[in-house]
Amino acid sequence: MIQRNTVQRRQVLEAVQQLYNHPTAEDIYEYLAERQAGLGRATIYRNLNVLCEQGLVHKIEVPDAPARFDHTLCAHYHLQCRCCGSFGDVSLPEQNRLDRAVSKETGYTAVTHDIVFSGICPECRAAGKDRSAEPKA
Amino acid sequence: MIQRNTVQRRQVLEAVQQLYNHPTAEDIYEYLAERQAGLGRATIYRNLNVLCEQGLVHKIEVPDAPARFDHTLCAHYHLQCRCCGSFGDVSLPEQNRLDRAVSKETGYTAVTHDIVFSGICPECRAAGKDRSAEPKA
DNA sequence: GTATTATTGAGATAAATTCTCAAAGAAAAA
DNA sequence: TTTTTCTTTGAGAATTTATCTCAATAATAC
Repeated sequence: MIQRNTVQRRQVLEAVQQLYNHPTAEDIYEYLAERQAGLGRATIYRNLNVLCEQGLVHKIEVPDAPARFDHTLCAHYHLQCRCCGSFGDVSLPEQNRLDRAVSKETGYTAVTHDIVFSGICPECRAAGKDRSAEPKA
Repeated sequence: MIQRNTVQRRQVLEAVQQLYNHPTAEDIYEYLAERQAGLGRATIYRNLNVLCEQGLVHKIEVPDAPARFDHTLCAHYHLQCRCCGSFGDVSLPEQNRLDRAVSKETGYTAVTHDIVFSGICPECRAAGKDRSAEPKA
């Protein structure tokens, strides 16, 4: 399975780089649809997977939401507001240390992990939108 | 929305406690189906959500796989083998420290997170099943 | 150029979960 | 304890996200 350098693949990679705000596959679909290039959804998903394997793109699994994709830079975590859904980066250089600690404790090798922190952003906090602070039942 | 104490809700909670190995909703469905109690899937999903809100059950979001549910004990992380899929606990008491660090860095409040580490278990390693070590393309 | 074979795209399919809504049944009120 | 209220149930439809199918297309190698 030798990879080919197709127009579509380049367009998907370019879209992830342009849409720097962690686009979903659907975001990319719409972005490319607006620009003449009418890529099919299957093509977008397929190429995102290929680009992930190549290490050019990083897939972020978000709880209860579609996966997002990140232009690969240095390792970092992500943070999402439980109220408004805003999504961003967190710099907290713990990745290697945690992976090593888990490997040492369990005997597993090639350990990796991602984290999507969940919290209430300052804006929602100020606006009193924080429903997680309300009594549950 | 006052919660009612139904037979079904108790059965779902009991199933999560009995199936201590991080069951999926489907595991619970089958477990209860085998025991006379023919709960509908909708009922199981609904009750798992309620029990999570009540803090009696913890939902574990697993990348590229159905969610698993954990009888709530003290906070801990999870670890999955990329080869055989085996799934288990990891004790690494970092939760509070990381949440506080993210809160301090970003101004977000009520920060929480989960981690599902991914690695190769010693058995798969020994059996040479580690496909992630092979060249990619 | 021609042959080989990865890639595309439209739509079908799959997997996980939620929604719909009439019937059933807790809990509260009378 | 009867009635009223309103949450919950369950079967199946619907939704969402993502993958698969397969004939047509197009990169690459020869």
